[in-house]
Amino acid sequence: MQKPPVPTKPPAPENRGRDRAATEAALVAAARAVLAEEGFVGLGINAVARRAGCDKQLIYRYFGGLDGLVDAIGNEIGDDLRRSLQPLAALGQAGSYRELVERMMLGFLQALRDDALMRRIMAWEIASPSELVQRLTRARSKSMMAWVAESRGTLVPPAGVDVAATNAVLLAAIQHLVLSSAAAGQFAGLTLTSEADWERVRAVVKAIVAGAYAG
Amino acid sequence: MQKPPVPTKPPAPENRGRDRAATEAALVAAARAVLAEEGFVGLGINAVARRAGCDKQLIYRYFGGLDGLVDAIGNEIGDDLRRSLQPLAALGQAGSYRELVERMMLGFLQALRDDALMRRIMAWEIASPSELVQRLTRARSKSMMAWVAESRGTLVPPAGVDVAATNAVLLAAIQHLVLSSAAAGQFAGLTLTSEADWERVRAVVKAIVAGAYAG
DNA sequence: TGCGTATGTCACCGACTGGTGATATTTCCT
DNA sequence: AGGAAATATCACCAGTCGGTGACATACGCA
Repeated sequence: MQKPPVPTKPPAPENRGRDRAATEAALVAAARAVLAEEGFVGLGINAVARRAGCDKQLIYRYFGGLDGLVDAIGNEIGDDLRRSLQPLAALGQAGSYRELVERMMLGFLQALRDDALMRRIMAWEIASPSELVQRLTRARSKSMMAWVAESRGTLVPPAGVDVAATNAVLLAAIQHLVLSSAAAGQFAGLTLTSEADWERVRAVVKAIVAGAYAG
Repeated sequence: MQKPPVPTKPPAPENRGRDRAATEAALVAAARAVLAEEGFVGLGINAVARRAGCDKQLIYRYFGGLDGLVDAIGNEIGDDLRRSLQPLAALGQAGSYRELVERMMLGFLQALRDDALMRRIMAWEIASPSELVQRLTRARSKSMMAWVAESRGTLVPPAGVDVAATNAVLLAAIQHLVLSSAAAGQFAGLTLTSEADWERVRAVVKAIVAGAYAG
């Protein structure tokens, strides 16, 4: 019997034919999707290749392995973050440092709530500080820093306030609450599912900011 | 040739001979060690059995699998946590609700800084909310609740303060800063390695508590 | 003593992982 | 047209994973 001429290739999801740039983009997109949906535990060569619908060999050829692919994601999320936070800063100049910080904190909270990929990366940073994820972190914090500096304008904080430590505490709280909410729906007995729950959190954040940057 | 009478068993690390209770304890200890040192990604049947120096079959026989072993850990950490936080509460009655919360927050910060296993579990909760880890979480939060209730005594918070939300924000901040410190040594540009760094964090926490529970 | 059972060990299974060499197919340039 | 290079796919490797059945050994009780 002669073998059928059709190479039995119906499961090809998209006929993205022999276009290196398109294939690279598909691989990066697949990696982002896997990371966002499965988390970093499921982010492997095989999983990404399966998702992208092409052979894993191409990951080695075009990116030199998983590391290079993650670097490519890092470049993208830098842009994403900038695009996502930009409108927050331009939303009219703040009248005081207190108002500026409040806006930034609440904006950060909302942005993070809306971005599953960013949450996965942040969880990754905490759970397994590999060299791989630290490159992602660098890309992220670079964009964050730029955003902060750009938003500050000419405003100056009140004297005698440890700005770096205060903001770190606030950002840490927000980040952790959002991550806990996404993972378990609650933290420390406080449910974090309804919008009313988040309104309570926002109120507390506002109160803390007001207390720290009063004047 | 007759087979040698010595069963070639020199790599046996400890001659814990045929004692089920001792073996179970060794398995639990091995699981805790693996979790503390490798993190939850490395917590598997094979790794634990290797570490304990016995066959993985025993994990199935005595604990019914990895789940049962994790449950056993849960029971232990409940006691540990209680033993670790107890002295904090008994350290003389607080004179005000503000003072009570301040002590609890700073005590929690220090206890978490000293407990690698607890940090791993908390990171686990955030990174992959499996049924497995949720049982650990329940054991932990149960002990925490008991500790809080026991410490409160007759003190009452000032009216008009959202106690649950405020404390959740503070605990989230502390937890996240400690986890970030252990993972990367810094957070949001704030280095978290020296004791001076932590003193800045403590000062901010105190200020926030004072602001929230003033009166 | 001998026998049942508790305890411990070994060998194997299928599935999956990251990684690599060889091969097929298309495109493009001379 | 021809032939080199780019692109894509396949087949396979060694290793690890969780899981299970069969086997060896020692203990304790009748």
